[in-house]
Amino acid sequence: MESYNFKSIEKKWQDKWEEAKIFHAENGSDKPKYYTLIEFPYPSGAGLHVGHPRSYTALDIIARKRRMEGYNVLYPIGWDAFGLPTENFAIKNKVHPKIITAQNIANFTRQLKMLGFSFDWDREVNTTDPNYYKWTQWIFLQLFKHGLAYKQEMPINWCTSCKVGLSNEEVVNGVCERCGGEVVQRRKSQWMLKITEYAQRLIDDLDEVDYLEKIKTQQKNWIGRSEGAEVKFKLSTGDEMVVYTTRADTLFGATYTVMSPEHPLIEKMKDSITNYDEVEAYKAEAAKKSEFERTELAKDKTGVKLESIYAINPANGEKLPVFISDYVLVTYGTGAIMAVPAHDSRDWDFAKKFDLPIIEVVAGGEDVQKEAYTDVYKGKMVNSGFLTGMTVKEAIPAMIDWLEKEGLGKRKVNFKLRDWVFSRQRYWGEPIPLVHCDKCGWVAIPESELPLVLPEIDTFEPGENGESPLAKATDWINTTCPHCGGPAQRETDTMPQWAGSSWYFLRYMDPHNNDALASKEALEYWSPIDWYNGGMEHTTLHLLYSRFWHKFLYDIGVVPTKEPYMKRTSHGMILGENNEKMSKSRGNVVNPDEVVNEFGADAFRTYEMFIGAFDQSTPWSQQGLKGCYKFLERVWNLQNIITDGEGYTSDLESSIHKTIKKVGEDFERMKFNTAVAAMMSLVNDYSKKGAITKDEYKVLLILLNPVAPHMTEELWEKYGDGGFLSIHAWPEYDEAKTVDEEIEIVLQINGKIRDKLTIPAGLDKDGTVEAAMESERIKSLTEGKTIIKVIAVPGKLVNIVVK
RNA sequence: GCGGAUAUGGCGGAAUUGGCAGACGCGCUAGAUUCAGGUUCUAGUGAGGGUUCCUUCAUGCAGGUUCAAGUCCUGUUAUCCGCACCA
Repeated sequence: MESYNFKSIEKKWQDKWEEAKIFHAENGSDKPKYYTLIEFPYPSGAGLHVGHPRSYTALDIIARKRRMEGYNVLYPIGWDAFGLPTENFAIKNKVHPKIITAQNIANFTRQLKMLGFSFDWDREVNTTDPNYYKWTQWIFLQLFKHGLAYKQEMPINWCTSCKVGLSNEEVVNGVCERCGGEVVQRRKSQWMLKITEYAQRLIDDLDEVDYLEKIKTQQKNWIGRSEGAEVKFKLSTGDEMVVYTTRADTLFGATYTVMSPEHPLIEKMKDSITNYDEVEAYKAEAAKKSEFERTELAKDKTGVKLESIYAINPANGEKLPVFISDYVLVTYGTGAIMAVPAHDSRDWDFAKKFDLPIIEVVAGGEDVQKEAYTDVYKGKMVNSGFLTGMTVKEAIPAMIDWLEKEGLGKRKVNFKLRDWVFSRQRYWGEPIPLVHCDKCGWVAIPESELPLVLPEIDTFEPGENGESPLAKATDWINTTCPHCGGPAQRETDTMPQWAGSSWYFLRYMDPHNNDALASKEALEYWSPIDWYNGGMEHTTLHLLYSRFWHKFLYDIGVVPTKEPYMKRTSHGMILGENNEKMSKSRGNVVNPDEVVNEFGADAFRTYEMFIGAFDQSTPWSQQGLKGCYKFLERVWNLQNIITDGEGYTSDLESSIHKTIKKVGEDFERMKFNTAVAAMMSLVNDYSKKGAITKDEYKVLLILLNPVAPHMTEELWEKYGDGGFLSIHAWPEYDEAKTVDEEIEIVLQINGKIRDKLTIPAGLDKDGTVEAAMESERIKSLTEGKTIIKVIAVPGKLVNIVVK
């Protein structure tokens, strides 16, 4: 027998699989379909991270198992290749991002192929390919035509020293990442997408899909639906300030009101505000802070009182001071609040700082002068007029009913979710296919002109005054209006990286189609995605954006399902050996090339699955990797003990059936670590016995194939039934043979284990108790004591309570 | 501050429904084998106490429910991830 030579084996089988196209997914096959999806990678210059293959191997196992179960499986791969790092590298090294992208993709492709994933490479997609982004632009045009895209002034990060717009990522601790210069907020007109119009449906339809509960929770919390009321406060100027509150019950406890510094009423009332200079100064100060900074400084509240202005509490007619403060955001609710310091901790902080009264209106907590009492489940209303005596739950609707009757307010549902800022002032993204005409406004370019290809320009530096680098491409910008034929200019902003990744899974279904993003037949056949796995870091944005686009495409009749993904799971991060995030600066990065070179792809895959609980973060261990290599070697060396016998021998039969059951079930539950452990145990059983039949060896090879496909194919060629193991049938088990005839149960006295007993499986409760009472140890330990109670759990234990 | 998660031997982790805590692997110890080894095999391995056997303690911390708690409840601490102070 030759020794285990993974190098030649892995290359050999990768070539054979490719040649025979056994991972080819057939559109419209008669077999049942199964669509497994992993998040397509951003092809970075750093190459593959050992974290990538964790997800890829997991779903590769599922994909391979499904093929063995007779499904027509689609397991595709592609590149999310637009983005900032490539663009910044291009600026620095004066190379076109296209060239860098191609290099990075080539490297990623080599690395992924060396790991033996069963991707259908014929369906590879690339978001930067004009044949791909043609359809990204097409979807945007449909959104535009349906009124879901609009322009609005939004703040951008502006580096005062580089004089360029920056992404949030490039702002580190409030300063520019490149030069350390001051970053301020500048307003710029940006394209927005009305995702908020889908907020309710994005919550409701979660009921129809099988996502991990924590993922659903995060989606819901991000969308953040709240039911409350809008309440009108008359101001001393005669103006009306509308506030949003979820705690209408506390209206009698309002002791002041706050507007966000950007609130339009401030400007309107400027002649009545006697300290307007101070107000302006505060507004300027607030404009400097990014939202990130406002969050950071949350504890120390700041604000300015609007002198000579007061608001009237509609519940009791009290005059309340009006403040502006940046802890109130213009983007949420109405941009103004009524402050109830007794029952909201932020209001409480502010009230303490500005020495404002704190009036208790919900009893049940400690002293509200010392701490805000925010519990809505306990406590009764006090000091609250007609609400006094009610519970909070009763008082909220009672107050809103009263406000509605008096015309002072109304019920209102609010969402935290905000519309999606869709413009980027960058080069390496999809051009937005619109032109601006002085006569006609913003006009869509004809669909026949798609794709609108990125123009070639010399430098990719961001434009001055916060404009896109495309602003320099004058030839490209100047065009004619498709509507009136007059002169017009193209939009120079590009789309965010999220655009291409919001629909890529549809393109996989029919990647070479030139007439549609995918054919109706392909969409009907493959939709929806059966299982999608990805990182927790994408559970809010990417997942939400792609669900939103999918729902829109459903509404306009392009896709056949309301939801894109039937099932969504997530994996944990792989950390460095020192338990910290892998990074160049920490020097703890593990290079997949080196691992595969030294131990092979199969050992790498096996270790990635064995490393720990799939959904949790876990540190890399070179020793652990070695252990998995040793396991594969032991499997290989079992060849030495194959005998002429057939079938399963009686002393291994039960182990084999149990292992088939456990491995299959564990794969489905994503408990890959225990599935591998079960196979290790079976190998231990085989070795211990010292002789196995060919059938016993073969069943091990089948079970192990999805994890370590190359080695098992090689051994199958020698010992199997011919053909590719990768498409051989998944084994079945006999439930009856997974059950032991005799089982060991535990005998306890007062909950402490005192003896163990072997009894026939299936013995009933009375029989079990009877057998327990026969135990010599139990007899001697209970002698002279009163037996109060005997608890028996058949098949598990007997607990005798004595005194 | 808000939202989500996590905490079990020297290490990664297991325990599917409240029912033997520590499966499996790493590491370590001893022995065998190889001319030396980082190879392979065998046995042992949570801690403490008496030593074939037994016993006490032990799942971040403090309480509670239960015949029985890693698992359920209340409180608390630490760490990680995300964030848009969400009224």
